Amino acid sequence: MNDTFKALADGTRRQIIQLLKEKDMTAGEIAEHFNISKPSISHHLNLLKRAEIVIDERKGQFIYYSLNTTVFQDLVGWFLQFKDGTKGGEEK
Amino acid sequence: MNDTFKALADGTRRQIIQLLKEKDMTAGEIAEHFNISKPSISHHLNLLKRAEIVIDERKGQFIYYSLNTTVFQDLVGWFLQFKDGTKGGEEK
DNA sequence: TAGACGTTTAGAAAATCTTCTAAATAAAGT
DNA sequence: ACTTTATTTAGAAGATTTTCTAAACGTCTA
Repeated sequence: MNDTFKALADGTRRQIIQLLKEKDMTAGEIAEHFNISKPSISHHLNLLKRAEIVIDERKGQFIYYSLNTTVFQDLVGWFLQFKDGTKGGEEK
Repeated sequence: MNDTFKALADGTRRQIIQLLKEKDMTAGEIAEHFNISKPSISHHLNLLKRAEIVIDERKGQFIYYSLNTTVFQDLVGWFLQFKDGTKGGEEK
């Protein structure tokens, strides 16, 4: 869970996620959308991978990245625990 | 949004949120739950405040902190945008 | 108004994160 | 085998974050 939140804490990484929502992309294709060196993008992708937010698959020369949305389910669950908390004692 | 994700990226802050889910607490009361100095806790509370995740209200000598769950609504919305994305072209 | 208590502000040290350049790895084509 | 293209790994510089101690602020009570 900590890796997940850490991964989401960076704007570039969130933008990457948005890109991958549209379609799977290669590392280079992703990098083209940013003003950042390829190694930096590679590093961000690595963090997203460790957080299991993205999955990578090599296809010959290219490595394709895609979103693993199941993690978001857990996240939504985490946030939903705060819904309507009646502050401990549960009234009456 | 960035402040929000940044605020959630720290384990101590997430624990504070969990505490406040149970009941409103003073800064000192919160600090008792951690092995961290009060100024550090104060700093974390400040970040949570700027992210509008918590609200503070002075009551005489004490300052009470409480959760503002409306922000979590937005967060859930953010995550839900990834639900079942048919990858751009929409099937067919 | 002096003292005590709860909390924050200031400023600095230490840890972590982001980014870079240079070099390595991997697959494909010639 | 060598070259080209796609991407990652290594190592370091710079920026941001976390934490600390010391000092200040705000409120209450004697």
